[in-house]
Order: sequence, then C-alpha cells, then structure tokens
Amino acid sequence: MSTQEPNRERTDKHELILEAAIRVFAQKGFSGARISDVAEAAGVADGTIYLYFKNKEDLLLTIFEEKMDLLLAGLRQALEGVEDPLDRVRTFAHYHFRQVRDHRELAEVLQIELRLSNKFLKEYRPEKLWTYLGIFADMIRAGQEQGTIRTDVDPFMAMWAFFGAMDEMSMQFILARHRKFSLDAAADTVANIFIRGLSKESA
Amino acid sequence: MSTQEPNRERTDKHELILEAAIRVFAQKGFSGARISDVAEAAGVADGTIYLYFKNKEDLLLTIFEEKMDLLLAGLRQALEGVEDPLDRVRTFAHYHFRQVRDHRELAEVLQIELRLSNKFLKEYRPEKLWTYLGIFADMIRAGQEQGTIRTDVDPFMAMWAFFGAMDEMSMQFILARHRKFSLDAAADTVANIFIRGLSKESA
Amino acid sequence: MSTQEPNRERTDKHELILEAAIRVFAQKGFSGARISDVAEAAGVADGTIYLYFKNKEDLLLTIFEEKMDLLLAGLRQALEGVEDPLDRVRTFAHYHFRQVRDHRELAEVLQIELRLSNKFLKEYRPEKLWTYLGIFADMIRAGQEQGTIRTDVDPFMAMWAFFGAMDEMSMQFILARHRKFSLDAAADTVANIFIRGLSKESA
Amino acid sequence: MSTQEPNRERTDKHELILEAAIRVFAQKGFSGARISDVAEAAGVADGTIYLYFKNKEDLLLTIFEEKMDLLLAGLRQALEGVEDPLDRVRTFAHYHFRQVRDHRELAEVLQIELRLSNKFLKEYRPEKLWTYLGIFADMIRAGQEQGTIRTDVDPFMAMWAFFGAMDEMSMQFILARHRKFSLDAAADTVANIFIRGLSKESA
DNA sequence: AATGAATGAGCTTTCATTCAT
DNA sequence: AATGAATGAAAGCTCATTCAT
Repeated sequence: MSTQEPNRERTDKHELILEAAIRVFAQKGFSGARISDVAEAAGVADGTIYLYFKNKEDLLLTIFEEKMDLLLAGLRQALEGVEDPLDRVRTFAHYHFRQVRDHRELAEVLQIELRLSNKFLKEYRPEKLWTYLGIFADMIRAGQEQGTIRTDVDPFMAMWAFFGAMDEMSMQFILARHRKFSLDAAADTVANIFIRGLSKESA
Repeated sequence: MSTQEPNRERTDKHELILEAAIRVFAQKGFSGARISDVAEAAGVADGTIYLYFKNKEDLLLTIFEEKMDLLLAGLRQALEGVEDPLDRVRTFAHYHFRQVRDHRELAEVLQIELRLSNKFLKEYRPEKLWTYLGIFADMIRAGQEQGTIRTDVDPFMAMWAFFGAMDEMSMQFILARHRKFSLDAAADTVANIFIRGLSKESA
Repeated sequence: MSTQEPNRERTDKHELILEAAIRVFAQKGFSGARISDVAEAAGVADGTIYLYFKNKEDLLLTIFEEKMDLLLAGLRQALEGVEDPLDRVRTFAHYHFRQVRDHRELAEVLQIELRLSNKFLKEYRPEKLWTYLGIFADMIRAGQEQGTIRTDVDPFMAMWAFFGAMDEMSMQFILARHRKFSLDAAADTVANIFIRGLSKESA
Repeated sequence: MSTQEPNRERTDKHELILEAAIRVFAQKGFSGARISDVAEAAGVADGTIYLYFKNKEDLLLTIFEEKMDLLLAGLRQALEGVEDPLDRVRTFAHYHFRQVRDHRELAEVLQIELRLSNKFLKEYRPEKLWTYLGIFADMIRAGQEQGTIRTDVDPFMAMWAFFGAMDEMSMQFILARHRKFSLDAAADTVANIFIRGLSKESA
C-alpha cells in the first residue's frame, strides 16, 4: 500500500509542514509560535515554508481548510445510513468528540487558535465550519418536517447552541489534558440534553 | 488641595484606563491593540498605565477579575427569590444574554480576546468564571435533590454544555453586529432546550 | 552665541540623526547602509530613528528636502547683486562647486545615492532640484531678452547640459577623493565653456 | 548531435540571459530585479544563470563590458573619415544620443542602474567608459594642436563636462519617457555649446 | 503622580546562491 | 548542461516597557 508511492517524500513537504504547524501552534499558540519553530519542527529551513505557504496566516488558514474537508467527509460518512434525525444528532455528537479525542492537537488549533484570530472571525468567513454545522441544522429541519422535533425552535439557534456546547466541552477536555474526562460520556450528555430538549414528546 | 480626596483620583484613573482598555481591546483585539492606543483612549500618557497595571496582560486580567465580580454580584441578585431550579436556569440564561447585550464591548473582550487566549486558559485559572458557572451546577444539583432534574446527568458536564451554548450564541451575536439577532429569543431557546433536556418529566 | 540655546540637545536629535545618515549613506550607500548603522553613528537606539522619521526612505528624502532648502537659499544669496546673466552663470558654477567641496559627503549622497533610487527618479518629483536649476534657466532667458545670449538655445536644454556638466565633474571630484582636483578650476572650465557657448558674440 | 555546433548553444544562452537582464534591470532596477525575474524573462532556470555568470553583479558588469565594446566600436566607425576636431565633437554627440534613442533600455541600465552604483563607481574601474570618453579628450588635444581649440582648457575637464551634459540630457530623455523630447535637438544643443565654448574663435 | 522620549529585543519575510538530480 | 527545490542569512520595523525629569 505504501510501497506504491515513489515520490511521497517530495509531495509530502506540504503535509510535513502542515502537521508540524499543527503541533507547534497547539503548543505555543499561533502568535506565540515563530515560523522558525515550525520550520524546525518540520525539519526544513525557514524559507522553505514560504515555498509552500504564502505566509504565517496562510499556514493557519490552510490547516483549517484542509482539515475541515476531512472532518466534513468523515461526518458525512458517519451519518450514512442513520436516518432518524434524533439518531443523527447523537451520531454527530459522538463523531465530533471522537475527532477531538483522536486529533487533540488539531482540535486545539481549530478551537483555540483559529477562533482567537480576529481576522479569522471578523474578516474570513469560515464557510467550511458553516457547512459542517449546517448538517446539524438540516437534521433539525428534517425532524421538524417529520414531526419528531419541536417546531418552535429555530434550527440556526439550535445549531449554535449545539456547537457551543460541544465546543466548550471539547475545550475543557483539552484543558483537562491528563485528567479524567470521558469524551464518550460528554457526547452522550450533550446528545441526551439536545435530543430531549428538541423532541416534540419525551418518551 | 489633594488632601480632601485621598484616593478618589487614583481610583478614577484606574477605572478610566480599564474602561479605555475594554473599548480598545474590543475594537482592535488584545494583540492588535497597542498600549499607546489605550493610553490615548484614556487620555493619559503611556507610562501612566504602568503606574496602575503591571503590564499589558495585567490589564486584560484585571478587566476579567473586576468585571466578573460585577457579573457575579448581578447574577446573584437576579436569582434572588427564584427558587425553582428550572426557573433559575431560565433566569440565568436571560441574565447572561442581557449582560452581553448591555455590555457588548466587554462581552467581546471577555469572550473573544480573553477566553480564547492560550495563556489565559492554560496558565491562568479563571476562578471567577468557575464561580459564575458553579452557580449553574448548583442549580442542577438542587434540582436533582428535589427530583425535578434527571440524576443521570453530571452537573459539571451540563454546566459546560450550558455555558458553551450561551457563549457560542453570544459570539454569533457579537459577530452578527448589525444584523437581526434577538438575544431574548436566544435566551429562551437555550433555556427551553436545557430545561426540557434536563427535566425528569416534560410537562 | 551658543549659550543662548538651552535645549539644543533635545531639538537636535532630528539633526543628529540626519547628519549621521549623511555620513553613513555617503560611505556605504543607501541600500548598503543599515538603520542600525545610522543609529550607531548618531548614538541613539534603532527605534529612536523611527520617532523622527517614517522609515529609511524618509530619511533619504528628508536629507534631500532640507539640504536643498539650504542650498537654494545659499544660491540666491550668492547671486544677489550679480546682475549680468553671464556673470550669474559663472557665480552659479562657483557656488555649486564650493558647496560640493565644503559638503562633500552631502554631495555624495545627493548625487550618487539619491539619484540612484528608482523611486526618487521615477515616482518622487524632485521639485527642489528643479527650482535650483530653474534659476539657471531664468538666467538664460534673461540673457536672451537682453540680447547677450543666443536665442536658438532652449533654456531647458541648456539647463540640463549645465547641470550635467557640473554634476559629472563633481562626481569625478568625489571619486578622485585624495587626488589633485581643483574645484575652482572646474568651475571656471564649466563657466567658460557655457558662457562662450551661449553668448551671442564672443569677445 | 551537439558536435557540429561547438559553442553556438552556449553563446546564445549567454546572450539570451544578458538581453533578458537588460530588459529586467531597466524595468525594475538592479536591486529591484530578482534573479528569478531574469531567469523567467530568459526562459531558463534560476540555476542556469550561475552557469554563465558568477553572480548578480557579474551580470550587470558583463552588460557594461560587452555593450561598451559595441558602443566603442560603433563610435570609432561613426568618427571614421571625420577629420576636423570640432566636426568630430558634433558627430560624437549625435552618435551618443542616437544610441540612447535606439537602445533605450540599455541606456537606462548603464546610466541609472550602473553608473550611479556606489560599488561600480568606487570599486570597479570603468575602463571602457574612460576609453569611450578618452576619444573626446583626444579630439580636444588634436584641436588644440591644430590651433582651433583654446589651449586654456584642460581636455579632461572638458571631457567630463561634455559627458556629463550628454548624460544628464539622456537621463531626462529616459525619465521623460513618452513626452516630447528630441534627442537630435539635444545633440545639436550640446554640440553647439561645446563647439562654441571650446573654439579659439567663433566663426 | 505623571510624563513621553528612548530603548532594543524580537520576528516575518525575501532572495541570491547552492547542489543533488 | 540544466534544473529548481531548498537554504538561511540578513534587516527593517514595531511596540511593550523603562526611567530621567
């Protein structure tokens, strides 16, 4: 499987730098990280980074863009075959927290650093994030049409509430670092609250 | 001349600088704001700021400390006389969103600039925020004891979920700036979801 | 005379830096000179330069602007009382070369470095230089009206030719550095050629 | 395959790069031009330039050396058959300005970028330029021996004055770019001034 | 207490040059 | 001979902080 790719070394320099950047940004923060830190972590010269990325900010934005694509694809796959809107909500929560657990440093960068950036939040429109969350809003709408979800809830409002709840718990997980914190329990907690909170009738 | 007002002058300047810092940080972001910007906004010399605050970061932390004290006091007052845990949840939500609306710049600083700061989250322990949110956890515990709230929910988990939901909606409100966004509707949405989501039996 | 100025030290920092810059630019060239070289030569910190000048280029342009003002004032004074256009030509030449001799480093900067700058020549309009040279063109016109100077010569063309001749000889003087090179002889040579070359009738 | 044309290929690429460099240097200036700009303009890789030239400066110096050879050869040819020293002066002026007009980009590089360079003037001895101008000094000497040119003029001084006058007018022509500026008129103006200015008796 | 001129460490980015292929 | 990816030194500029007045 891996023997087939002769020039992976070469192609991977983009990848190499990106992964190094995730590690460094997670550890030192975006503004606290120097380009030379990223270069060192990637094992390349400072200037090399500029052959692959326009500037420091482009590095951050590329992390967002590329990783969100993967996240999005993974989410869609995870939701495949799950029909019931409320089941989909639970699946979404579990998927999200599993990603946070499996890609802790990436999560840290996406959450803390990316959202910190004034530029990111105010000038750059994180379309990919909206697409990701939009899937949740769509679930709500579907449930409303099917009659299983209350219609007095604005899907957008619910979407932000859901995302915020997950995000904050992820943040606490990241900050807790080595302490007890079950992301599966977190997923269930969020899922249960929202499923009951949004359902037309609680069983 | 100055003997009559022993420390009014001092207190005023402390306050003056702090309020200026909130305005400037909200507008330019913490790292984007220069000390000289704050000084200018406060109508004092750059050096004067260092007579009242240790450094730039101290300014940010002091904003957090002092404003959280006020927020906390306000929250306790708002909850006074509200006995039922689930009613208290709704009151909390309304209080929180009202503060965001009435002190938008402060909210912007606390949320975007401060809470997302690497240093703040990782090194500094935001005790006051925990106290603020702890009040929510206490509500849950009270409800569980009274039998109105499900006991399979960890109060801490619920607390973070609740805070995250409110926080994210506040963030969207701040980012939306001049567009339609009713914070009262937001408060009700969050309150309804959590009240139903946490209740033992839905009415 | 000098005891009357109490805060010269303070006011002179602008001057101090400017003079240091002239020395450094003359020696290392504009692009070869580092800001830190100028700072060191002026005995101030790097950052101090930016309190008085916008950037490196501003330093160069300010040298030009301020020194041209002095040159211009001096030229006007030197020409005072000299009525005959052809006499004025000779006076101009002598004045110019005397300045080059007395302010060799400044001359070097103005000639070599300032004119080298693409920006200076193509974007910045050296109005002061034109004013300086315009005085020569005016002499020609006056002589043409009085009938002492040939009317088939375009004053502008003559002006550039005159300036070029002086400039090149100044350049050679600067480059010659420690060798024999009489600027007075140079002034007379140029003056003689142009006076004879421009006169209606040679005596 | 390559045995038939031993060094055509090589010469072509040398030439190719040199011509590209002239275009690029004229447009962006020497320091503003990147090696990669020259490489792109020449249609070769960056590294290839270093197979033909030692470094960036060598490129500039080679332009000077090779083009001055051509200029010199052309001047000698233009002067062939022109015997009278004063006629030769006029011929020189016309030849010079014609070259500026016909090789504007080269002129721009030689004058602005090269001649004004600190390094060029101070460290590198532009022998070829001296040879070119020496021809003018020789005219003066010849005229002085024949009795048609004043003997109180130092040929070297006159040479620099003449060159400076032509150079400055060329510079104005280059800077004027698209505006009216007759180089023939310029040539006549300079020639007339110097011929009259240097002649023993004006006709 | 207040000032604000002065400091100088710190960092992103550019680009001439090299060298493995 | 030719390539062009990689290098890494170099420097302009900013701004938090200090301190003499």
